[in-house]
Amino acid sequence: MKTSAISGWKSQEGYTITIDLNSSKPIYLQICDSVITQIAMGILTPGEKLPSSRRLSSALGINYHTVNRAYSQLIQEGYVTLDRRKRITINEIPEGKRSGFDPIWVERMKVILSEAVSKGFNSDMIMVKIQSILEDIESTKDE
Amino acid sequence: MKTSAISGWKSQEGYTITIDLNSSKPIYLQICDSVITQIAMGILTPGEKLPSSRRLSSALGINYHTVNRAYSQLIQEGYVTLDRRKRITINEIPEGKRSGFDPIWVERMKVILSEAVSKGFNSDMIMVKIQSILEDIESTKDE
Amino acid sequence: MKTSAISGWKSQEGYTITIDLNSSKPIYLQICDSVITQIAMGILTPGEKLPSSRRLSSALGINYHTVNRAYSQLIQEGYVTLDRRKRITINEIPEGKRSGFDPIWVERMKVILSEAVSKGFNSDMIMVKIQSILEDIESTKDE
Amino acid sequence: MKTSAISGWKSQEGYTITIDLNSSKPIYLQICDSVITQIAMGILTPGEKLPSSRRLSSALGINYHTVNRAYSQLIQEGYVTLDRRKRITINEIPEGKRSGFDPIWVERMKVILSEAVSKGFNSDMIMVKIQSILEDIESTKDE
DNA sequence: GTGGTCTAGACCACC
DNA sequence: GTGGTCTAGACCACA
Repeated sequence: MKTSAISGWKSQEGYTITIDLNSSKPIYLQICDSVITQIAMGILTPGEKLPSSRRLSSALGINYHTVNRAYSQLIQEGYVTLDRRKRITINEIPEGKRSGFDPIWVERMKVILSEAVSKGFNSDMIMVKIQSILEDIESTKDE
Repeated sequence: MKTSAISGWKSQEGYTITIDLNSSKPIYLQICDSVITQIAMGILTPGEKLPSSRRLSSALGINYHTVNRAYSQLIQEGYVTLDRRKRITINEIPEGKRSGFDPIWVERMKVILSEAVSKGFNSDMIMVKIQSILEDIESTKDE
Repeated sequence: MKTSAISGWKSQEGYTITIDLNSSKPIYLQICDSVITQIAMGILTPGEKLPSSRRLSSALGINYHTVNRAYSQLIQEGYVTLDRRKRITINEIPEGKRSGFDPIWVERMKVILSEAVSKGFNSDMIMVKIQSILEDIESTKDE
Repeated sequence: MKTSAISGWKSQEGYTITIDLNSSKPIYLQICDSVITQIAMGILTPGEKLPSSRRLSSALGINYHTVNRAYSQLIQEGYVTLDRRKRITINEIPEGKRSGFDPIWVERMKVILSEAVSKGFNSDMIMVKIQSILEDIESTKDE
């Protein structure tokens, strides 16, 4: 909490990748989540490039392989693609043509919602909170 | 691929604890989540008892210590308490008197919401889905 | 915290023995500490009798042997004696004729003081707090 | 009676972790208390690193998991943090901005004070003794 | 190399 | 019988 070991990278284009060395969440996952969140928020837009593994790793002061692992995961989940010149490019958002929500996603959502419910928050309070988080995400997008 | 190695325990009172040995999620966390979800759903009600570590572990075919760890975590997070007579008891739900949502919870929610957004689901679709999950959780409660 | 499983016994003479079934502290120790504290506070005075094991155990809703164990400990530590009629009697306070503080006591005190110090309380704050706790203990005594 | 089975670890930086295998106090708690005490004494200073679980365990001749448990507890209580690069680091002392003393701490203090009172030590003697223990703790700090 | 998880078997304190 | 502690050895995820 105190001297939170946070390390960051800021791009010219405006996006940002920060990690917290003290978090229990694996660094490679922090990078993934950071990218995904900013795609959702429209800060990272389709066609935009991410820094190379080496550049990002040295900027963050972490191992080259760790960044690579994050990128592999993002590629594998379809958020980005690796072009011929080895540059990571943000993909188009698939426009909700999916058949539906991923059951694994639903299960995770159910767990996190349950935590709130079992701590005494009612549905309305939760929905309002989620609405505000979603607005927070979407707000940047409209600009 | 694999015949999902699911193991379960069903109580007389109606609740259920199931785990999937093939899941990448740690077993002790699966137990925690299972309990928390059922507290949220009102299947596990305050005052109700959980089976002893040894009994549950043998029923699930897992190690005694693994159950113990799950229970310790639940105790530590305040969902249950350990009676000196040695029965784990579900706590009262604190009735939303909390000052607000835990920032860590909010951050996790933001990440999972972002995943949906960046896969092309818009806010409305997401809200509708969450509403239905919440109703699923709450529905059992009202009975 | 909620329905804190507290059980108690109140004597005609004014002293009180309460235990918390949810505490991680063993019941027999809770009884010992309760008695010792009240001796210190002068609520339990030399010559006074404690209830029989059976009576206290049934009043507290706990096992007979548990009370017995607490009493044995108190006897062994010299706080009380068992008279011919098997009644437990509070001993005289030895009037500080001890050679000094028990090293084990000092070590325990050092640990608990260290906890406060390492949480950012300075010596003065701690001394003031201890003074007030001591006054709380002694206040009843003077009456 | 027994040749007290004491085992220790001495760091280059000057701190020390010793345990007594014959003590009734759990080993993992001895480690915790040892660290907390030395934080309070200023021997362990914020930013300093503790040895890895494996290294300390082999130095102390105890099991790896036992050290691990001690460390987990220290992390959970906020005395240290675990860096993603996997080194346990001493936290900043929160500078007494706490709202007050933890009621559990107060209760423990009351019990230990009562023991002294009921053994015939008066308030002044106790305060003087505590003062000296506190000075013992703080003395190392000022250097 | 680190810590995290799981299994397994042992002993003890408590009730 | 219960949970708490300790030991021991295995595998995995992470960096």
